[in-house]
Formats: sequence, C-alpha cells, structure tokens
Amino acid sequence: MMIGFDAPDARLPAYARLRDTFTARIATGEWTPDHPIPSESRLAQEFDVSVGTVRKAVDGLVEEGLLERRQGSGTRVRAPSFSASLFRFFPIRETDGSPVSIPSSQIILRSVTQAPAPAASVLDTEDVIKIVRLRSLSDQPVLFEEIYIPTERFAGFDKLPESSLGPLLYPLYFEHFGVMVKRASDEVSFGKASERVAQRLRIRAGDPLAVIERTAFDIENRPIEWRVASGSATNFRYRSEIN
Amino acid sequence: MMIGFDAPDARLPAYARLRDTFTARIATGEWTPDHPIPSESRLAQEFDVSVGTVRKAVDGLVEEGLLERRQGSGTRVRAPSFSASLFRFFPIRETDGSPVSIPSSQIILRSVTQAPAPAASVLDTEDVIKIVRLRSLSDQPVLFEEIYIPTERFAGFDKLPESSLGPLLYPLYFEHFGVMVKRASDEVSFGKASERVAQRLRIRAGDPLAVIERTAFDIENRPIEWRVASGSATNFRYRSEIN
DNA sequence: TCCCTCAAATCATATATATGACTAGTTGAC
DNA sequence: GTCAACTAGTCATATATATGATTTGAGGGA
Repeated sequence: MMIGFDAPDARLPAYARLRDTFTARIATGEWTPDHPIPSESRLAQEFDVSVGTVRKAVDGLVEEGLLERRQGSGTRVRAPSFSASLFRFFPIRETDGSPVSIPSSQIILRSVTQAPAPAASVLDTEDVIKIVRLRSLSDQPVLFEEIYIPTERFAGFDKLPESSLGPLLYPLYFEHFGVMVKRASDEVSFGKASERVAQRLRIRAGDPLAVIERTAFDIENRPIEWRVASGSATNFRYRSEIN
Repeated sequence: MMIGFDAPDARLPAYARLRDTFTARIATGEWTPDHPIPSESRLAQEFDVSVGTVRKAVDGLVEEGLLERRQGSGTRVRAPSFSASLFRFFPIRETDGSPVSIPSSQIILRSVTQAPAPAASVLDTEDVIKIVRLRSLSDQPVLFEEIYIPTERFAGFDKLPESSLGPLLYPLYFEHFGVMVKRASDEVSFGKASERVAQRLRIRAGDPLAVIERTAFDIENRPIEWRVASGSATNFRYRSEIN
C-alpha cells in the first residue's frame, strides 16, 4: 500500500485519505457534474491503490450524497437537486399534505452589515451580508426571511445583478461561490407577528407566527448561513423525518 | 455463488438476501443485544458465501443502525438507546437550547377502541388500543398525548400492569411485543387548545397550541403507531436535522 | 490477589481477480 | 436514413486471501 497522495491527514487508512482527496476535488471544482469522474480502475492506477480501495472511498461520498454512480456509464458529482431541495430544506406542506409548489421569491434587501447575536454566534463572525426576502405562493406572501451569510465566503453577493437571483439561494451559493450546502439544522417555534413582519405577510400584528431558525453547513461542516423564516402559523405544517 | 438460504425475495443479489435474513433474525429475537452474532467467517460458512459478501450485508445493517461492530470483539444487535431516543424522537428543547430532562409520564387511559380517521388510515386498521398520556417536567404538564397502536401487534397492552409502564413507550413496545421503532415521521402544526386539552395542560381554552403528529415505523417499515402530541405553543421548540 | 504477558478470536484494511449487467457509441445491413 | 447488432467501457457483485489492529480471556509470576 502506498503512503500519501495529496496526503490530507496522514496515518488515516488509504480509503479515508482518498475520500478526502476526492472531496477536495469536488470542493475546488476540479470535478464537476458536467463530466463523469475518472473510472474506478483509472483512479486506482493514478493513486496506486486497488480498485476495491477506490470503491470504498467512492462509497463514502455516494453515501454522503456528493457523488452519484451510474452502472455502465460512470460516476458523477451529484448536481445538487435544488428543485427537490426546496422540500429537502423546507419541508412545509399544504394542510392536506400535498407538497407546495415552488414559491416565488422577492428580494427586499441585500447589504453588508453587522450580524445580530445569534447569527454572529453561529457563524463565528460579525462580518455578514444580510438578505431580506419575501416568498409568495400565487401572489400571497407566505414566508418572510432574514438571512445572514459571512462576507468572507460570499464577498460580492450584495452586488450580484438582480437578474442572477433566482427563487432559490442555495444554487446561487454553489454557482457563484462554490459553496455547497450539505446539511442544515432547523428549529421551529411559535410567536407573535411584529408590526414589521405582519405588514410584509399581510396579516395583523400580534397574529400567531411560525418561526423557523436554520443553520446551514457546507460539505466541510462549517456553518455558512443562518436564517430566520417567519410565516403565519395558521395552516403552517413542518414535516420532519427521524431515522 | 449459492442460490437461496432462507430465501427472502429470490433474484436479489446474495448480499441483499443475506441482509434480509439477518434482519429477520433480529426481528424474531433470534439475535439479541445480549450476545455477539456469529463471526463474519462463521456466517460466511453457514451461508456458503465469501466473507466479503457477509461484510457487505452487515455493512448495510450497521448503516441502518441495527447492528454495531466492535473490532476485536464482535458484532452485536444494537440495544436501542432509549434514553437518547427521547431526544431522537422528541427533539424539544428549552428556549435557551439546552436539552430538556426526561419528562415524567402519567398514563390517563388505556383502552381498546376504534381508531379515529387519521390513525386508521395510517395504521390500516380500525382495531387499535388508545393510550392517553400526560407528560410533565417538574410537575408542570408540558405535553398531552393521544397514541394509537394496532391491537393486532400489541394485544394485551391495555392490560399490562401499571408498574411496568415507564416514562417511555418505545422500550415497552420492544420488551413486551418485540416491536422496534426504526424511524418516524413528524408533522408540526399550530392550533388552539380545546377545553379538554387546555384543562390537562393547565392553560386556557383557545390558547395557542403546538401540535406534533407522528407516525412511527418498525424495522420492516410497517406503521406501528400514530400519535398526536399537544403542548403550549409558548416556549415550544422543535429541532430537526436535515441531511 | 494483582498485574503482566501472551494467544486466540474478531473486525478492519487492502489486494487481486473474475464475471455479470448496463450504457453509449459505432458499425453495418437493409 | 433507420434500426439492429455489436463492442468497449464502466459500475456491480462475488470470491479468495493476506496482514494489521483491537479485544478478551487464560496463564503465570510476583
């Protein structure tokens, strides 16, 4: 067995170092969803390990959802399925249980600012870009969001042309900043609508409000976003799968 | 390669059939957390496959959380960690984010009855045992639960001695009926307290209410429980990890 | 009794190899 | 031009085997 290719963390087993090397190639954009990655036998040659070891490394990344195998065709970086990710990361349903259609998104504000306490604590910096956004379903506002992302990793986000801002942020993060959201942690609570929020949501101040606080993490498990989303508590549904 | 041991679903690859056979052994209690399961080489002999194939089957079950490997020692059925499962299956936190201590549990009712529509639909039977339960933290009621389990699989649950009813149900399911909760699906919504619920929770009728509807599934993915839990929406927190 | 050493058992890592299944492109007959 | 047949490449399954790391218990010595 050989000792250390690009050698992240020596002394780990070969398959683990391989896996980290592959992760780096994905993170740096050397491997993209456009083309299949080299075949398992080729990678085995390149790194001077057996096919089985390459397979075990790839297994891990497939498990994590970073790669996708296609028998007969090859293995690719998984294009984050962002249409699905709306439900993945926003599992809100209609009251009857049917999935909601993709809400449209109106950006109200983007600005470099100082992070409020919870965002600063989670992101470990006060240097953030704040995004305020209103999401609507057939012209009815349903969700008011305040989003904080660290300036360090998203420099220039506030200056992206309006035209490039689609209804979903995570694809933007990926395309413009190479940041891929890997997992997130949500906390649901209930409160009362402030005057400001009520106005945006076209409800009354003091009406019951559902609040989702989310922290999102990248593939290296670093926090990259903190957001608070608020919507009318009436007809609110949040679905969660526990394994 | 051989064709069919206990032969669940023939025509599947050997490792998949092995995995199913192992699952069955766990489900029937042939393998328990008390003793390690046979070694990989022994299983390879027993089923006349190679060690690699056994390993791949075991890999799957370890991944699912049913088995636990210990290098040098052996592989065991994972004792469901029910103390942890309170948070696993009820990730409610204090407002400051700290985990709550285990709430005490007072059973108010157990009776054989007819399932209400949503429970019947999910459990696919109207023949159920209903459990009504109040959970409290330091004498303050926090959660009012109505739980439905199919009589078919939990016959006699309503007649278990009071003394055997601990603060957690899932261990009971496992110990007395061999039913292991494998995963669950929660839906969080918002409502108003009915007179009946309000009284139990010591709040006022009409007060804001957080409602969690849960369906729990066993290792064979059959629904085994449907419950509705209600608590005051004030100070309510529900945490969810998304991967 | 206590502690150390040693050996057996077991899982973990790694290699090498063979065969099957599937995909995508090419070739060739019509 | 169309379509079927073929083929090379790739992942999927499976075997056999070797070596390392870790755990556990048995013996032995102080």
